[in-house]
Amino acid sequence: MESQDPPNPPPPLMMPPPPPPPPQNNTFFFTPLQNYPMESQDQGLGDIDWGNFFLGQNNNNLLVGDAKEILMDNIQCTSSCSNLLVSNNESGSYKVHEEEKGNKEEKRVKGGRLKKTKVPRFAFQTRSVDDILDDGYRWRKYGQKAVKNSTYPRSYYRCTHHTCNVKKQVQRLSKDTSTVVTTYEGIHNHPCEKLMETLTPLLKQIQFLASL
DNA sequence: CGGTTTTGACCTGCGC
DNA sequence: GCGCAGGTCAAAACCG
Repeated sequence: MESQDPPNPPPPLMMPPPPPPPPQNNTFFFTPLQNYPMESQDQGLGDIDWGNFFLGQNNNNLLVGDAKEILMDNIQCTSSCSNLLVSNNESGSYKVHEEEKGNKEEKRVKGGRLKKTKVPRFAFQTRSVDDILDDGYRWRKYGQKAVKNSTYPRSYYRCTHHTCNVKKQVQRLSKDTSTVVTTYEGIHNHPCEKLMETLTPLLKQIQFLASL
């Protein structure tokens, strides 16, 4: 714990962030969610290098690539951990944290009361002209709300798979309109549908060739 | 016609 | 207890 440390000297003045690269239609620029409100109690699971975490290479903490591939790596990681949030630290690497509050899955029980259980949550931001990135799963929008102090509304999506209860929220930042914050809740309990759509004819072809 | 989106109403949690 | 904000529901509209 760091509560016994002497007070730190004031941090150096922050340089203004470099201008974001121009978004392209089918390319998403990934950055782990920064300045996420963390509780004083550090439940970090350890420093990780986000370049290696996502793509196996460090690109100044800015990840450029195919949304589907990057998200599939994310989901593999989150499925092995419980409740994940990410935030940056001063060294430029990132920490994985367990979220303490606000990630309760609400299940409606008889009488309209809500039973709450913890669900994994993972948040990050992307730079894109599109609000919805193609992560390979199919989503159905079930709500949209205006958010206080934000120009853009927040959209709520559910995975359309009948046994899957994964949700995600998407909101564009009013301060930086090229940035979209996406929050995933839960772990998919089924394979990526679009990946299966792609692989199925390939597998059939392989089976056919193998039979010859 | 079936699946998806829109949108106002409703419910719950939380701070005061 | 009250009001506010976030999250969800569900009916209607929309679309391929």
